[in-house]
Amino acid sequence: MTGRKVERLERRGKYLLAHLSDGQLLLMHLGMTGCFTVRKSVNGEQESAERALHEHVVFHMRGGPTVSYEDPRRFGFMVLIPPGEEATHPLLRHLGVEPLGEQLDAAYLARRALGKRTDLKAFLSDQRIIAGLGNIYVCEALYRARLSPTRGASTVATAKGKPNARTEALVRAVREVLEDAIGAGGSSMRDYRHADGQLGSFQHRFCVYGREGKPCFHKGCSGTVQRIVQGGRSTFYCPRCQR
DNA sequence: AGTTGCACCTGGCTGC
DNA sequence: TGCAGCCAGGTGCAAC
Repeated sequence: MTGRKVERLERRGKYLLAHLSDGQLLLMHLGMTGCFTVRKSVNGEQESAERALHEHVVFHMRGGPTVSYEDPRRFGFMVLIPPGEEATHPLLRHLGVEPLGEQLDAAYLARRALGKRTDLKAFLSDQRIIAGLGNIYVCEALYRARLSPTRGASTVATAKGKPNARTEALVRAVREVLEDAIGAGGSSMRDYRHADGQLGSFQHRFCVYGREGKPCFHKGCSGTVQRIVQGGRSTFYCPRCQR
């Protein structure tokens, strides 16, 4: 990548994309614990040669700044995609719609849910349907929509694949939870930070995630948040008001 | 074709 | 204090 210029940065689902001046595309994923930190070098000052324990990649930018990538668990990855292969690349080809874009609406979701035999939790977590929802936000969205994670995915559509009341509620909930989370700077469980090191604060506003045994927040609901395991991942929900 | 379970890693917390 | 066991923002792939 030496000598190339980053012409454009974008995000698709959970992928970060850096378009390089030679037409290559640097595709990056943070996995669970990946973190980028941007450091402006003070004029003329030598940057420290110290390497953080889990610092795996450092981009030295022209003019001094560095962009370093740390990732304790190393679930994250970077791939250089040759010019023109973006659309057909296996990691990008099947990505679903952006949750905050216009393509996500009740009609789309109902169409994709038609005939699905998986549960709603797995359906929403599937990046081929909606690109960008992780375990936390799926749990939180289902709570807001008052839908059970164990309900069949196909029940958010009519028998003909048209939207019903649940579809509408779900689309609204997905959008709202992401907008609220972004507004709060994201969720910092332990590793997540902004590129300038700042922490997010949405973890303090979880309604169900990590609240096993605690009372449901919904007005008039006397339920207790439960933790179950679906597809090997924790799901938190209120069995009383999420149906 | 669609699902499920496991593999990939390290670190932090809990309970004995 | 030490250590085993469990858990964690995700994805890909092999096996059904």
